[in-house]
Order: sequence, then C-alpha cells, then structure tokens
Amino acid sequence: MGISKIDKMHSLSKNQQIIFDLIDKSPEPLKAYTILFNVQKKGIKAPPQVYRALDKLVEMGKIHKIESRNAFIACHNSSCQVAKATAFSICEICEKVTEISSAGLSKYLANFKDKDGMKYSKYNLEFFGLCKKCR
Amino acid sequence: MGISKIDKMHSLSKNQQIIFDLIDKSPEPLKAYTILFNVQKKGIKAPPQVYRALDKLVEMGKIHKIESRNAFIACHNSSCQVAKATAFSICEICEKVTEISSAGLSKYLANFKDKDGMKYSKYNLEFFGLCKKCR
DNA sequence: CTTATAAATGTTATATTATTACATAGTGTT
DNA sequence: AACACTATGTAATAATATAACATTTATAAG
Ligand SMILES: [Zn+2]
Ligand SMILES: [Zn+2]
Ligand SMILES: [Zn+2]
Ligand SMILES: [Zn+2]
Repeated sequence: MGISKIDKMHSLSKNQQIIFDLIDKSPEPLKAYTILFNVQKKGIKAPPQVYRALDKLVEMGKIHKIESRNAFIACHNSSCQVAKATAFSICEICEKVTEISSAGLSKYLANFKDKDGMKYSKYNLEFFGLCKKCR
Repeated sequence: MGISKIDKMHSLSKNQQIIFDLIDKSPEPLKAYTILFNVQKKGIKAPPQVYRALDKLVEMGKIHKIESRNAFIACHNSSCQVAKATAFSICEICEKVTEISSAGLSKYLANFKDKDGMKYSKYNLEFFGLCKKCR
C-alpha cells in the first residue's frame, strides 16, 4: 500500500510538507526565519533546510514569494502555471496580501510585448494600496 | 547667486547626489553594498548613509528598486510619476534590466480593478525572459 | 537484491542585506 | 536667538540568504 507512483510524483518531501503546511495555514505571508522558528519543534533546525524547501515549493508553484516583503504565501490559484505568472495586492497599512486571479490581467500580461516586440516567459506584479478594512 | 528656492526644492543633498550619480552612470543595477564600496573614497563610510540616500531617491522617483534583485537603477522615464508605477524587463541570463515605458501598459495597470472593484495607488511589475543578446 | 544515480537532509559557518540608536551638524523660518 | 526640520556620521546589531561538505533517503536499472 502506501503512496501510489503518481501520487508520489506530486507529493512533497518531509521538510517541504511541513513548511508548506505552515504557510498554507497562515493567514498572512511568512518570512523565512519566522518559518524556521515555527518548525524547529519538528526538527528543522537550520536556515538551509528552510530555504531549500522554499525554493522547491516556489519552483513547483505551491507557494509564491512576495518580493517586496521577503515573505511567502501559498498559491490559491492552481499553482499559477507553475509560478510563471503572479499578481498580488498588498495593503500598505495592515500588510494583507491577496493573490489576484484575473483572466483579463493574466491574458494582457502574458501577451505583452515591449518596444522591440519581445515577449516574456514570466512576470510578477505587485499592486499596493489600502484594503477594504483599512480604507 | 547660488541655488534658487525652486531649484533647491528639487535638488539633492550631498550624499544623495553622490549616490545618484553613481547609479545613473551604471549600465547595470547596483546593490547597496556595491554602492557603499564605490563611494567610500567620497567619505560615505557606513550602510545607513547609503540606505538613507537610497530611500529618499526612491521616494523622489529618481531611482527604482528592482525588488527581485535587491538592486537599484536610475529612472529614465520622467521619474515615473514619482515612483508609483514601475515596470521592468529582466534578462535571466545576463541580468540586464530595462525600464519599460509603455503607455498602453501603464494605462491598463493604473485602471486595473480587482474583483471587489478596488483600484490601487501603486504597482511594480517585473517581466523575466531572455534579452536580445542572450537569445 | 544489488548497484548506480539523483534528490533530499543535516550541520556549521559565513555572506549579504538592512535597520536601530544615538550623537552631531546644517538649513530655513520666525 | 530659538525653533523645527532635514541630513549626516558612527557603532552596533538584526534580518535575510548562501556556501560547503557530510550523510541519508528515494528512484530506477540491471
Ligand atoms: Zn498562485
Ligand atoms: Zn489593510
Ligand atoms: Zn522610472
Ligand atoms: Zn541577456
């Protein structure tokens, strides 16, 4: 019994699972050292273990890094075509971060060409403003 | 003679000018400690002096921070409405960064509303791909 | 089941990026 | 002069991230 082949292919390693669970349950983006502190009881003791798991999870599109905050949130948008196209709204007062899922926006950006006619394989967009509660 | 009132209002302080000049001359984004190293001969000796100048220059829209690279480039686009609306293309091989100035893009993003009809006061967009040279 | 390979982990140390805190100096205004 | 405000200088430290190397675990082939 146990885990089937195909499940295994998509499953996370032990550290990855621990760290993903923590991020996924969090209502707010988590920073690497906050994560480290919170998983030390589970045996993850050093920064490289955290950063390695984070790197893999980002690659897989399971989480995203909010670059302007150095923090990580779980993807709630079908893993965003494996992390190639991400957009977020960030409240400048309470720091609430929401992943934006807009067909129009992603279509517009995926097809955007610059002056030289160049198209890009990946983008990250961060909007800033005040959330409902903070207005 | 000297500096008129209005010129003074828009002029940079000594440290700000030194650091802006360095960034403005650079063909590539500069990191804070690279800047520090390069201005030590001019008497700027410690990180806070660099970070303070960078903060002000970003506020003024004279430079932008490339969040995914922790690096700074000079604005070549009328100071981007004082730093409220920025877009860049980043080459994932040579790390060349170019500020994108597209009326269509900035109009689209400035008017973008999310599901709740919320508009944002600010955004930063980073596109990734391969530049002409690296393709 | 062995062997080979790749992926993940554990651990120590260190590099890089950024801020706090506090003292001092300049600038413009009244 | 007195005040407020901005900028600067300096030392120490905090926060974020990676290098390097040893070991273990998982996957795939033979
Ligand atoms: Zn996502
Ligand atoms: Zn808010
Ligand atoms: Zn600009
Ligand atoms: Zn390139």
